[in-house]
Amino acid sequence: MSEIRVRFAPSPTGYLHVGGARTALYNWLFARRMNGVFILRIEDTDADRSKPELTTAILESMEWLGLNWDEGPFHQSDRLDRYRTLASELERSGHAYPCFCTPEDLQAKRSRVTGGRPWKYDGTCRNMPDEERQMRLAAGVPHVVRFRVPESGETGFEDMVFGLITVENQEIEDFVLLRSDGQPTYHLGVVADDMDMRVTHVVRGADHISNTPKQILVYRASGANLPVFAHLPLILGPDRQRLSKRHGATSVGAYRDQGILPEALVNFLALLGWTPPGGEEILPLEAMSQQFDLAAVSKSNAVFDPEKLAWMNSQYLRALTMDRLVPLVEAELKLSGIESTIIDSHPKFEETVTMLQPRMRTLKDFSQGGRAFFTDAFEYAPDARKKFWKDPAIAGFLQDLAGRLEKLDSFTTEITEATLRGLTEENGIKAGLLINATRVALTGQSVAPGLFDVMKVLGQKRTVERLQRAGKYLRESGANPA
RNA sequence: GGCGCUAUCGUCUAGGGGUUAGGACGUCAGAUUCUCAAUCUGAAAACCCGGGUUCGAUUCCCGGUAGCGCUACCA
Repeated sequence: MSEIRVRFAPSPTGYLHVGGARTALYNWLFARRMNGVFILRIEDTDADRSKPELTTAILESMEWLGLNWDEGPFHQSDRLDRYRTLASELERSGHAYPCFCTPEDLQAKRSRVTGGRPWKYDGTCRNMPDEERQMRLAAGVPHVVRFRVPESGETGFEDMVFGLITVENQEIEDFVLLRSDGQPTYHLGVVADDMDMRVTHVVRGADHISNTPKQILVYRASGANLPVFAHLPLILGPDRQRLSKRHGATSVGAYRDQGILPEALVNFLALLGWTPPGGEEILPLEAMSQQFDLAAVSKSNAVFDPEKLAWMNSQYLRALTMDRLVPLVEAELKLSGIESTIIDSHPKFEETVTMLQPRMRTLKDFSQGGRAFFTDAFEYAPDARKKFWKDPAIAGFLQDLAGRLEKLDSFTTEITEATLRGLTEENGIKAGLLINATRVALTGQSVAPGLFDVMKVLGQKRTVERLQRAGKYLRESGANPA
């Protein structure tokens, strides 16, 4: 039948945040599921706050997430004539009227309203005698165009997510369609564009629910068919407040910078408000697009849980093949200013990454906890020193071990392990004591992959050097390094 | 304040007139003993409150409460 057409319409007044990203995602999923068209539109009619570079950033984030669009990006700023035309048509048909009240007038009236009484545009210009209106217009008095909202009846719609929503028309004020500078407001812009772009389903945040009746009025006044509306519950911060800068990372780019994979973020966001019929948690974009159902979207707001995102990221990280993971790790190291000085070959790099992969949660972990695998410039973490370098005899053992390892002809995990265990037996100490101490010496961390795998990856020369360096460090810093 | 919307473990959610109210993250405990940010096993943890309908409500209805949204010449 008729083609399904949806759109994502961000305004370039900020970066793409996770809420917007989920809205984009749900639009994308719905379009794919229905074999429809996904349109991208930039709502840049707020000339003061819109910035072109933010448009670029939003587009980049969309691409990074893998949310490709079929049409656009369209810019509202390119379509100003269209909005003006629509506004004057509405004026001609009596659905709108010029309003000469200045922002200052309005502000004054508003502040005069006492004690919490609701303010609604008082209709000064709505009821203006026609001659006066013509006179002012002829005199070129600056004005906005307001919509003439019916004073009785109600306006409602059947929301795909929320069900029936109705509002008394008396509750709706005569909102502005066209600003005095000729720029359209949101209400005029969306409706004109959604009509012209033949959008069949408007999928957007629940913060637009209250706006919807106004827009429906405009659709009707324009003689256009209504799209289907589907509002999405909001994403909140841990304090249940709407996500904002106060909550730290809220933009898609910030998560990319934290080493989150796009597929993990997408999967996580999708599950904030929707569950597939089978209840799967790990569900790639492809699988989602075959099961997604707007009608199954939750009605209640969701708190964004970074912990679960991190877990999900670890799941995707583990599943990555080397041909994808290696470049990502390389990029991360570069970003963190780490020159991979200790790895001289590609197979070696892969071996290292493979070893680290199962225990990393984000790409950042490779350059942080995993730092010592890529460069000699690492430090001993205080908690690791405190935990595993307590024993004053450690320094001696580390140097002893260095000596023994240095003499080995073969440096397999079996042989290095036998060497270390031999040393501990001779000295009557527990193997774990030296293993853990050695781990700190080799990686600077208390947490790392199996020690003998670490040795193997580092190689004999570097292992010995690091043991000596640690022994020296311990002697110089005294018996109690902690 | 007005209007609108929402309400199941700490969080994301499944479910739905009779269920041991299910799963996931997190938390806790145990296993592993070479660390854990790995792995395995297990545990604790929820139907906002009050009425009504009903043989029976967490589920349906009403009210309350709470939260969120809108209340701009922002979107």
